[in-house]
Order: sequence, then structure tokens, then C-alpha cells
Amino acid sequence: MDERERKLYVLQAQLCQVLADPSRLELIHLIGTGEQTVSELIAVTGLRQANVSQHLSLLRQRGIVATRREGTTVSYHLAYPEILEACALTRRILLRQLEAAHALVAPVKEG
Amino acid sequence: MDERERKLYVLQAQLCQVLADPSRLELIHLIGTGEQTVSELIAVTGLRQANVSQHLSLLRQRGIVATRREGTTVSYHLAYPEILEACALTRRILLRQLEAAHALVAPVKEG
DNA sequence: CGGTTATATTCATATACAGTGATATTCAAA
DNA sequence: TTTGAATATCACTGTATATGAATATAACCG
Repeated sequence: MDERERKLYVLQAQLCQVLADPSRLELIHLIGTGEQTVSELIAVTGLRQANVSQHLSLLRQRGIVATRREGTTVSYHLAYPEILEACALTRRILLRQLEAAHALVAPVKEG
Repeated sequence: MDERERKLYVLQAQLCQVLADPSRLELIHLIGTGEQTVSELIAVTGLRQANVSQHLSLLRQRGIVATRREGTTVSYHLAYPEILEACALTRRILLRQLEAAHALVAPVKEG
């Protein structure tokens, strides 16, 4: 494997790392349903303000979300919608795994 | 968000966590090309034996790979091929991001 | 059985990261 | 220009996790 390939694996791992946190997954999902202000995200998730802000900061750094300022409030939207596909796919894989394991059998639905 | 939904996010995050390491991504990719012995994986990746074994151990625990023993050698294969789709998708997203950022412009190809 | 190869595990250490409280910034309104 | 609301950042702590070295297990062979 050449150097470039290795770097790509590192970057890909970093991208996956962003999705490797339940709070961020929820934030991405919420933002994916439409532009959200930070206040809304705090209210809906029930997470602390600093916590939400830090997660959003990471999502910004990684270019997954973008912001729009309106007065004192900041709204977040997805920088590109493909990230939702990745979330949906991992969710689907997870549900298949759970079904296969006969865990959480009854009410499994691909939300 | 109800309790079940929260648990699913945690599990989904755990699944993504598995993909959040460059060595594991490479191992998954290699195993995805066909059953591989541990020795082969060590040789191709150039990683230490213990390191490879530990990554494989995690992949086993998470149900992503399965093993087949033949004498002293152990071969690994993917437990379900869908995981390759997830890897391919995150890779695709990454490459689009890189293109958009005009980084690594010239030889980008979706390997 | 002893020796050898293949793989797994344990232990220690270093690093990364999530969460929290406190503080800083930004903007608008008075 | 002070006040207050919204958001961001900082400093710290605990916890997880990657890695390497050493050791353990497992299977085969003599």
C-alpha cells in the first residue's frame, strides 16, 4: 500500500470517527431534517450547551455542517446531504445485525 | 427521543467506531477481497502480529468478521458483506470532500 | 512428550476524546 | 456603552482505546 492510500485510510477513519458518537449522530439527524438553530438542538437533545457547541464545532471543522448567522442566533445545516446516506446505511447494517442476533426483535423499523 | 432510540444511536456509534481506525479499514478491505489468514494480513499490512490480532479480535466481537480454523492457521472472512458498502460510501464521501477542497486533486480515483 | 509455528491475550503506557463548569465572544437592544 | 441572550471556547477530569512487549494458547510434527 502506498503512502497516498495510507493517508486516505487515515482520513476515512477520521470521517468515521465523527459518526462514532451518539450525540453527534443525533445532531446530524436533526440537522438533516432541516436547518436548526443551536438553541433548538440544545432543547431537543437535552444536552448541555457547551457540549452541543463542541460537537457542532467538530462537525464544522470536518466540513460536515455549515452555519448561517442571523443576529445572535446561529443556524446549522448539512454541508452535503451524502452524510445522511452514510448514517442511514450504518443504521441499516446495525438493524440487520440486531435482527440476526434476535435482539430487540419485535419493533425494529428503519427509522 | 425515547430510550430505545437512544440505545440505537449508541449502538450505531459503536459500529462507526469500528470503522474509525485506518488499520481496521485496511483489514476489512483486505478481508473483503476474499478470505485471508492472519499471516497474510500481517504480511500485507506490515502491522505487528499483536496489533493485527487485536484489531481482528475487536472485529470478531462486533460480529463484523468470522473465522475458520485450519490447523494452526486461522482465516477471516466478512460476516456480512454490507459492511463493505459502508466503507465504500464513507470513502466516496471522503473523496468528494477532498475534491471539493481541491486537495489531492489530480489522481483521485474511487479505489 | 518436546519443539515449532500460528494466533491470541495480558499488561503497561501513551494518547485521544467526551463531558462539565467557567469564561469569553458576538450581537442587539435599551 | 452597559445589559442580556445566544453561542463559542477554555481548562480540567475521567475514561476509552491504540500500541508494543511479553506471555499464553493451540495445533501440528518429530
